[in-house]
Amino acid sequence: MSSSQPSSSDSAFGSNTVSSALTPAFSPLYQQIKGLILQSLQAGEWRPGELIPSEMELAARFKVSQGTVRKAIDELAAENLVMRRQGKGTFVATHSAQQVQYRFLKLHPDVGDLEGEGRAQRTILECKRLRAPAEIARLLALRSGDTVVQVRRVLAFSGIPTILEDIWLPGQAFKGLTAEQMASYKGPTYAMFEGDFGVRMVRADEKLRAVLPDPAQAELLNVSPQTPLLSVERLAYTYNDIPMELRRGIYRTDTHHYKNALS
Amino acid sequence: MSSSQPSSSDSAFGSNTVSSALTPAFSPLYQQIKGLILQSLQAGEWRPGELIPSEMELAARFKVSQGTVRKAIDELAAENLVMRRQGKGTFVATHSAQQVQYRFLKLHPDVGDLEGEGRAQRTILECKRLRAPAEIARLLALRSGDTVVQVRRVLAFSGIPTILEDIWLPGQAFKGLTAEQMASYKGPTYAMFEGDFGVRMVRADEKLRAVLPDPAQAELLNVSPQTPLLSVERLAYTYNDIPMELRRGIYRTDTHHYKNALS
DNA sequence: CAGTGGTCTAGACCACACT
DNA sequence: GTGTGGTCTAGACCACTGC
Repeated sequence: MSSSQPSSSDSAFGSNTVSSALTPAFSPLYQQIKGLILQSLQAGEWRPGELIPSEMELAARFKVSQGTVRKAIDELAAENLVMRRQGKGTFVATHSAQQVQYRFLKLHPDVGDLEGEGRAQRTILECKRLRAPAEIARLLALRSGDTVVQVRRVLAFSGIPTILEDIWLPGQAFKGLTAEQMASYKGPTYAMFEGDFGVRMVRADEKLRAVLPDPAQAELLNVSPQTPLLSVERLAYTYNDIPMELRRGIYRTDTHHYKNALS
Repeated sequence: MSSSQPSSSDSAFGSNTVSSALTPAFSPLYQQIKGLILQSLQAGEWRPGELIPSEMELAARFKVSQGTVRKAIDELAAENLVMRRQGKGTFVATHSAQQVQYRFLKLHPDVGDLEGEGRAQRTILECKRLRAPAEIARLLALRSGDTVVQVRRVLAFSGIPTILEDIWLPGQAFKGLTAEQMASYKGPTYAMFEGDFGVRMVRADEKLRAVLPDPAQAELLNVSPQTPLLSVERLAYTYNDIPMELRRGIYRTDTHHYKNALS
């Protein structure tokens, strides 16, 4: 990398240097490095929870300075894709890690600080394969007609059924998923997805609404049909913004609330 | 700062160098710099929208290298406290800025990309001073009995009343706030708070629930009392985590939804 | 043109974890 | 002690803005 400056690269990167006039498409070196690391994460070169090479090693591999690798990793860490630990190294982020378990679950009990009671009790009501309905297929970026796995379950806190949700997953990536597996896995469902299917959810979008349950939903949650519930539609993505899970849940909010930090 | 390393400082910082054994309380230089910049922001040395001194100037003022100032500002920018613009400088963040207007409003129309229709129409129903009820006082960290300003208003989109909310503000910081002012200000309410009262909201916490409106609320929103609504309690903070506004709103979610990005 | 933030490098030392 | 990430510095050049 000689004593180089941003624009040009003399190592084996996708050249965006003398790009055609139409695409300025210049990205700084550290962004290119970030992209390369991202590719390795995506390709499974290092699995969730594993140690990735040290900054020095990566700097040598990519023929850039340690500072440049550092800045790339800084961004990956900010996006929760990796986790740094001083003195030990940098690890691929995982939903199994104690500190970020249930990172996507924003429902908190009104009283009682942490989710005591040993977490939620899961009841799997259904787990089946079917051809994706048009809307599900669209959201998951599948061809209509592709098969999906649908799971319906209830989550209870302290014995009180609180969340009823349907989960849709692309059939191809989740071959062999069973109700048994969904029910018996210890720890977050997303951790099971990582361990058993190599699928890591890195971010998600949620749409919230207030709704009334239909009679079936009301019964499953043991509430009257006049009880307002929080409807949460979540679309979760793996690396590279590929949608890999759709959830539609309804939450009881009489003893819990959805907590959000704006900044 | 000579050719110094993290722990010690030879300029005018709060010494945490040889701190008493009980408080390790060591913070890196760039964090100290960040704190000093924060103090200036808080003290109003530079007002929202204004240009702050260049990195070189700040480096000279604090007797550290530009890189250290840069890292401090990096964090402030990540927290949306300042905004950098290449070639121009670093500006104090403001809710007036086009790009971040209504940053805290997560309610989006189901159809239609941007908030077209020229934004919300505001109707101020009430604007009065009163002694803070116990719970309001507690949330705003006031002494019970302190006066607060309470504003009740309706926000309509495309003529449809969609949000009904109460806003509580510490009376001391918002002396002279009138209904007229709340109604006629062009742009975000938070921008008005900055311009007219020098109060800048930097972050907020929200608690969401699904609720049914009471008869009065139903009428104001022009919905039946059986319509489930999204209840949003927001506590907004200025610099240094000082709570400065409490909002309790109920949102119609039949044509809009609350959008949240998890990462 | 000068001034600003943005990128990149190289080298030094610190704090932490493991052995 | 060795190796890791974390902090700090100094100097160079790039990209953008406005005079």
